[in-house]
Amino acid sequence: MDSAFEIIAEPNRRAILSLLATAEQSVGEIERRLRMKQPTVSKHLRILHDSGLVESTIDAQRRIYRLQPDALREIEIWLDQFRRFWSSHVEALERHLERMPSEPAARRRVRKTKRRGLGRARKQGDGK
Amino acid sequence: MDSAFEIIAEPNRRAILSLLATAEQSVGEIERRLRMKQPTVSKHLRILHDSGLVESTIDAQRRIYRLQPDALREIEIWLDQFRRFWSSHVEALERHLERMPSEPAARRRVRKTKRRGLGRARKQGDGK
DNA sequence: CCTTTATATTCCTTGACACGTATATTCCTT
DNA sequence: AAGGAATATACGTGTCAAGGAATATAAAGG
Repeated sequence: MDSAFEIIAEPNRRAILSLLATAEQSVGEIERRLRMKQPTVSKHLRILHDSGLVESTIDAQRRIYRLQPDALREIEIWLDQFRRFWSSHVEALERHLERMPSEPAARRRVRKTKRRGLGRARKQGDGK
Repeated sequence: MDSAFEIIAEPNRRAILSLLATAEQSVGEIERRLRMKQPTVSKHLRILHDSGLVESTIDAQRRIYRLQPDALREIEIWLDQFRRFWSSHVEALERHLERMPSEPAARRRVRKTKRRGLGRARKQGDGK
């Protein structure tokens, strides 16, 4: 588990990162705000720390965790190759935004319709 | 496995998406270019298709897959909350330290913990 | 039809990982 | 030094995803 992609695949870890994007937090604060059990928080923080996504300082018995956002650039950079596709369809973005209340992802199961008996095979060109 | 985050956690799927960002491809082309076994390609394409990241059209016995990049906006949007950290790292941090909600500010003795991952020297002079 | 080509699917095994419970560690306070 | 608070780790367990091998489906061509 080394790439940032796998790290942020976990919803709880994304929640922690989002929370830390607001302000640095101690483990206990994260635990209370996100309603996660303490060992769970610690374990996820360990993973986030090991992969460089957060850093921590010690305040007495507390550990204060804060974002180290540079590690997320890996994602940003990877996304770059797709940006040119987005520049167009603007309304698609809005549709997408509406469908995204927050965490629970929209599950969509659109199997493509198979076209049969169309006579000749089409190359591309498409045209929805 | 519903969120785009989990989908792109898989390296082979990222490779497929990157390849499709170049040009649409048949299954066989993906198989050859990425040196993956055919069932593996098909299975990943199925997942990508079900989650709306690619779409396919039929050309005779071939299936031509192409990118459907809107689904990646979920990632892009999530990343948005971290972008300001990238532009001006230091100011953003300070801005948020002031906004620390609740919790009486304890004097914190800053002792750094070791960090792995891409390193970036940070300095912080204690809290208020 | 039968064969070939292209792709999808099924079954199986294996390994990773997330969680819960319990316990260890660390530091403060008295 | 003892007790408590905050956090980390160990261990056992269930789940789920990914890959391999074999097979199924679909279309084309002889």
